[in-house]
Amino acid sequence: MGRQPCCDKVGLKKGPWTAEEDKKLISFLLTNGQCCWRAVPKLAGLLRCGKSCRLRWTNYLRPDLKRGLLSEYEEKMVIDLHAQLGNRWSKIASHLPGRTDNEIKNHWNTHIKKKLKKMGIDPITHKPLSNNHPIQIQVQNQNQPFLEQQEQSNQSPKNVDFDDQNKEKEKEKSDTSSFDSSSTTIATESKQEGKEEEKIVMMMPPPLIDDTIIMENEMIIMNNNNGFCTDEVPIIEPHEILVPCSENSPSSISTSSSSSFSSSSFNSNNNFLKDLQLPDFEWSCNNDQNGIIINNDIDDNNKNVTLWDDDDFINCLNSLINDDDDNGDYGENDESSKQQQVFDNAPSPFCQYSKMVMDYSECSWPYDFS
DNA sequence: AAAGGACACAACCGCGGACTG
DNA sequence: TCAGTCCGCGGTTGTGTCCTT
Repeated sequence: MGRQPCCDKVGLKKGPWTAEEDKKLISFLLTNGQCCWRAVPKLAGLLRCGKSCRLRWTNYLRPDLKRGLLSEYEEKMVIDLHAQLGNRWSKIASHLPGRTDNEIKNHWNTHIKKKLKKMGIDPITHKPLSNNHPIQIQVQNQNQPFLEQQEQSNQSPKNVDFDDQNKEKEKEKSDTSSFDSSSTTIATESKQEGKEEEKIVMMMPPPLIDDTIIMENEMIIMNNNNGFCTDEVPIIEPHEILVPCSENSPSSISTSSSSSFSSSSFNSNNNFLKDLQLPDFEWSCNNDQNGIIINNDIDDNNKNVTLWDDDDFINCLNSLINDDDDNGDYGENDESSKQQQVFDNAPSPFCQYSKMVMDYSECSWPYDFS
């Protein structure tokens, strides 16, 4: 049978989306939720086809998307998953919260593929291209792929024994042919004279316990000076983000032995933050909310950290939707409450996204409101 | 400083599966 | 069972930006 075009293409706009179009789409979807994509552009007042709207939303505008380059850990996951699933990008993406299939596909084609080839690995078969290639490839647990490891351990990957990994990591420094018992290690030798030896180590994230503040009831604040960037921060599952919600402030925190922070420094409210040289913010700690928003967006280059709470997110949406010439001052209470109504009255699909913002610490909105 | 190439990523295209009447 | 419709997926293209010469 003949296939109907997804939309009447006459008069429809193509190409890059404008900020105005984004606002219309976001506003519509946040107010009405996701319904029939074919009807979305007409209802939202967009000269786009429904498919284009869906792609724009799922790949770029969704508030639960994680932006930025994939971390080494995510890359490792992608490689592992690709070895098992092939080019099923959506399946792969389903294992990486906040990442889209399109993003992973692009990253694979532009980064990982080349990296693997450079290391003498066939990106399709995941096997060495040649036995004579000067690159040493050592892949642990060939018969126990990543997914199986996850299932067997029934644990988040970050829960593996990192002490062992660190030992192995140290071992690697002296012997690149060593076999890491808990991570995938791919070491390459320099292929070009005069170039610094290239060594790529793909491994599980480093121990959380070091340089990490563990608050009461397991809330974790990552300190960004322990050798891995924000994008490498292990995924924190929603159930792991638990904060004691006393009236005004977090009651107390316990710190790891290696942490330079004390509970008292945190208890003095923003002193703790000043110690970190972070922008001022207040901890959102409201028992009326369904959960605490822990939305850390740490710009690795600028060392900026933003923590979103409900109002932040709502105000940002408000700025996005209602104020074309936003100057970053989006703190008016009446506008905030208006937007809160949008949240409160929103149908379930939107509530879903609201929840997702709470769920993932790496979430970031694709707009810069500064 | 300018031109051209390389790169990265957003967006599009078209196919196929799922669903519905 | 089948035609019609919608949505999701994977491959591909277009375009802006960065880098090199």
